[in-house]
Amino acid sequence: MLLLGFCAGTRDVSVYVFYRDAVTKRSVALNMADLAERAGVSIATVSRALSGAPGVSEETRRKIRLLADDLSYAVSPDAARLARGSSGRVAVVTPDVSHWFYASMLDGIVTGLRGTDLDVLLYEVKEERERRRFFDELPARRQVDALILVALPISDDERRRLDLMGVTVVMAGGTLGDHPHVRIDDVEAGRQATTQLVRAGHTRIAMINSTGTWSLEYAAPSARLRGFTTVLSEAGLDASLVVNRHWGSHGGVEGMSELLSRPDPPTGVVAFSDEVAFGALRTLRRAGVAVPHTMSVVGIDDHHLADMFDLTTVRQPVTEQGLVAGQLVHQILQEGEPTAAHVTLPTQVVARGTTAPPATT
Amino acid sequence: MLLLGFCAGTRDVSVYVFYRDAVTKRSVALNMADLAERAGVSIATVSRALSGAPGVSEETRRKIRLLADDLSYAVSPDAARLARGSSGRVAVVTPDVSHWFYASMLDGIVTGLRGTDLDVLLYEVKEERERRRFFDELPARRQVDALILVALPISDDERRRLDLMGVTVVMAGGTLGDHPHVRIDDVEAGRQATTQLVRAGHTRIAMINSTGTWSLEYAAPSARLRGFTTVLSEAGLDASLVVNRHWGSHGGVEGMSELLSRPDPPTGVVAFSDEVAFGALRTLRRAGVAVPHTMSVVGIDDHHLADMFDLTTVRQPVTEQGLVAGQLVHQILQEGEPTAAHVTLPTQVVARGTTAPPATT
DNA sequence: TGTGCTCACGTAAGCGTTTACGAAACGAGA
DNA sequence: TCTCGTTTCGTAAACGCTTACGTGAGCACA
Repeated sequence: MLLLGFCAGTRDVSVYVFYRDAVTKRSVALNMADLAERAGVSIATVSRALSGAPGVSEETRRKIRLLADDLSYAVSPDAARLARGSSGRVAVVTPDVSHWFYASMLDGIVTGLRGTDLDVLLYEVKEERERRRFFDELPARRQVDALILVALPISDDERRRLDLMGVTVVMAGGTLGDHPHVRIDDVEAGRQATTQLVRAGHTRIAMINSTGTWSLEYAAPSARLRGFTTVLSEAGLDASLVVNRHWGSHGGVEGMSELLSRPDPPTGVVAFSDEVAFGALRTLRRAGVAVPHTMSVVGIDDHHLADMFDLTTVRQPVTEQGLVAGQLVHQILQEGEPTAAHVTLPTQVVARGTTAPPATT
Repeated sequence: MLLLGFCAGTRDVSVYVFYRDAVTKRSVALNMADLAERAGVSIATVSRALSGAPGVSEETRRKIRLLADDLSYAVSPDAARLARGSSGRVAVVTPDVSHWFYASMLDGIVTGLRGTDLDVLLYEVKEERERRRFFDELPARRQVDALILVALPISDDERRRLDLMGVTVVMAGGTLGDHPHVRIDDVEAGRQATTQLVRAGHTRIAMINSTGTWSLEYAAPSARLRGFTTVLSEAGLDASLVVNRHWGSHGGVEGMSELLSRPDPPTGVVAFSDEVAFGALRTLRRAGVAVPHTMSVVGIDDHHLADMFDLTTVRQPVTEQGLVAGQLVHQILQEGEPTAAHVTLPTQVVARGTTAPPATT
């Protein structure tokens, strides 16, 4: 073996050697065979020793582990997975990583998976088109043991494809057929938010909602609306004052503008989300409408920054939902059986400064 | 081969068959050999046809591709990578996925990597301890071609380890030795923010900063402070009114409280970040201090919700930094040479409603 | 008709593990 | 002393690809 050249590229440190009349590239990275040779045992023993499998004496195991540490050797995940047949990876699919809600979910998922031997592969599918492409290429993604869908509504066709693939699927922040899921009760969240205003004595209550503003229908808007409607009906109040806008803060800006332009504006508003509420508050501030004196606002989420707006809201545990979803995946993969766990986490009112009894005119 | 049983578990669809007097588990998933057999060609030809390698006639290639589509076959990434020696994955390491800044970075990175054949593995290292553990286990993570550090300050020792590993490292939102990076000029950002107040005529200007509030020192706070100090010195103004608090909104709440409790409070405040500014604004609102009449506030970031606070700020392109980082990684991995690209993206003032000339008392 | 070149494809040797099975060593019970 | 069960370890066959090299067909040219 004649050393020909040394090349420290970006990928790997490699050495070129003469081998059978030809220059062949060999990785210099330590492999199990090297370790076995140095330890004076067979590859199989090394594998067993490092993986914790039985059939190795404690002494041998310790020796091998020590040696591996010394040489800072680590088994190649790719090879191990190829041989074992499972990838040890879970894909997280989300519509928008940068958004508070999805980011918090992701945070929870990653936290829930930390400490397990599962790695997280992240996929973002922002538009309808991307989502379709993702599911088209799903077979090509043959590299995950499980899939966590983060509040991603999918078509029936896509659902069928998932079912066929035989990969564990968990939905976080929604439901998906019989698949395990973690979510909140959106009807209840809508009820809690609306009740907050009814209890305070408001009689003209509106909602800024977000139905029909997505390409595929999310379940949350209609569910929260149902909670809103129910509570108002029970109280004998008018439940027809609903405007629909985009679910971001600008939707709130517009929605509140529209409400203010009505001949008989409400004294209290339930926003689909905290961000919508933020936008509503901005409109109110600019219009010089006193909050909560002239107009009360209540959101849903308990956004990271809700406190900065002094916003009364209904808290939903977002990070926790992700956390549970992560743990669920781990558990299902561990048990090896398709557990059908359906988890619903509680929501709860967080009273701050944007709600009060209506002004007695 | 006698079919013994059929088991559709969570992992894979498997079939148990008699094989050499023993029950062996075999995956039913289509592999390249099956495809080759059906196509009437060799495995090698299939591999070449699907990977786009030369040496296959167009007709054969088309035929094989069609067949693969029909059977919805996809090459096993693990096997391909094992054989090829590169993983096709890049790890993104970030301190906190749920935070707006990191989430936006991540969004950009994922977007920048979309369409390439690179997948994103996500790692979150929240605490000092976790970071250390991550770098300890790095060799075990022998499964990525590149590493993107998202504004993560690391120790010299960890830096050396990275250098030794021979993996491509890109820093997004900061610098890291000679490694390629994408960032903004934080000194300039600090200058721009401060200049905004000086130009408006303020003479008592404070800063709510965040030095010394991290376990490892980030570069941004001191750089922005330098910008602040420089501008004030140039204008002949006092640059000593600086309080340091945590970099979140609560830091702003506290920082502004402290400033207001001073005997001679400033008329304008530069916040380390928009979130700090949000907190400051809440304190001002609660204290009944008129903004911008009595107190002007300027942030740095142009946070997603800055508009909702009507906050004047210095915009930094966060998503774009991530985007460039992603593209950079792709490019470096493509070229195969350790490009040392250093990208600095521009910042710019976004004037909104929280700044104005000081009230003429 | 022979020579040499190109193109398309097959052969087979890896890549670095896991794991079923066999073998050796050892102690215990008869 | 012989048999038998355990424990510990080695052997070798997968896992599903990529790719260097070999081979034969087809073609142009002398």
